[in-house]
Amino acid sequence: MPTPSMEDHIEIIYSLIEQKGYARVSDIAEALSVLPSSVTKMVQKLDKDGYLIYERYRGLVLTPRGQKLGKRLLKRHDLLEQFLRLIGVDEDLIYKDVEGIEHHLSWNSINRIADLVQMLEENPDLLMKLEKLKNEQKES
Amino acid sequence: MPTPSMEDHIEIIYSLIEQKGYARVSDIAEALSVLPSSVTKMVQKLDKDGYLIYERYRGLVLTPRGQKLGKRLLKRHDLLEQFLRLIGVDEDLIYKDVEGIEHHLSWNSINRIADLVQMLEENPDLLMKLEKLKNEQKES
DNA sequence: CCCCTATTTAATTTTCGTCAAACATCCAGA
DNA sequence: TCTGGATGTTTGACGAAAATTAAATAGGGG
Repeated sequence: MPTPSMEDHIEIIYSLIEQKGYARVSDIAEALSVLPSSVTKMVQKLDKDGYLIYERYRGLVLTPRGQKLGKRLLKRHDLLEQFLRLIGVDEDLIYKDVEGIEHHLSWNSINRIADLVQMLEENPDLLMKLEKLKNEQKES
Repeated sequence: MPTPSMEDHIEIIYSLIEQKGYARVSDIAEALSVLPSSVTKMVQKLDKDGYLIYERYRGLVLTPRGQKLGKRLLKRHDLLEQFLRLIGVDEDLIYKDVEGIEHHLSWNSINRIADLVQMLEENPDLLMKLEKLKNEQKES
């Protein structure tokens, strides 16, 4: 079972490869706000665990296993981001909150939230109602 | 700023005192599924940081600061539990999920979720709709 | 070939917890 | 009364996960 930090790395690596075709140690470090030396160590572990193939100083590729997991993790991340945005959380707090909670929700919870998001998107009046509740809170 | 584990301890101590009038090291350990020796160490830190007053072998009391925080943390916990329950997460997954995410959401997100919960509670038809979406998922 | 940047390694830190042994408290029985 | 377990608590040594820092090393462009 991957640890939260392993998940973070796999997720970012997946999205970097999707966007730019490759993922260097320094890109990953940058994206995770972590030092390259930390990434090196993690990437070595991920290689050992079969999520990717790593050649030092050269680069890395996700194995099928790593790709499958990466895709799933990225979807989960995007869903949570969308959820917080829909209910009106401040944009500049969203990323950190998602980063914090994404590893700690069961897939059952994720699926329920996906349904909730779908419902909210299909009924703009619900979003209006939420918006109103939010504004009322300001005066208390 | 309290760490997640500090929050866990303060929250549990607050609710134990609320329920039974006092909180012994072994009660806290039991409630957190942790060994008493871990609790001792944490309680010493919480004393040093001004959240409670601790006399070894005797007991502890929350300071006003500790009480205020404890109350807030307990409310947050209950809210998240209620939220997951409302959207239909399996009962036996709820506690662990809440335990996992409660320390990682901004108060802004907590307030938005509180509004969402209020709205869901006031409109049972929304809950019906969610229930239906959940059941559809079973067939895919 | 040398230098600059990227990367790696090794030692250390922080947070959270375990385990075993020492210590304190309380209470029952001689 | 005092005493010796049983119970509860504390201490200190240790470990795992995740990150940092500083120093060593590798590779690519002038």
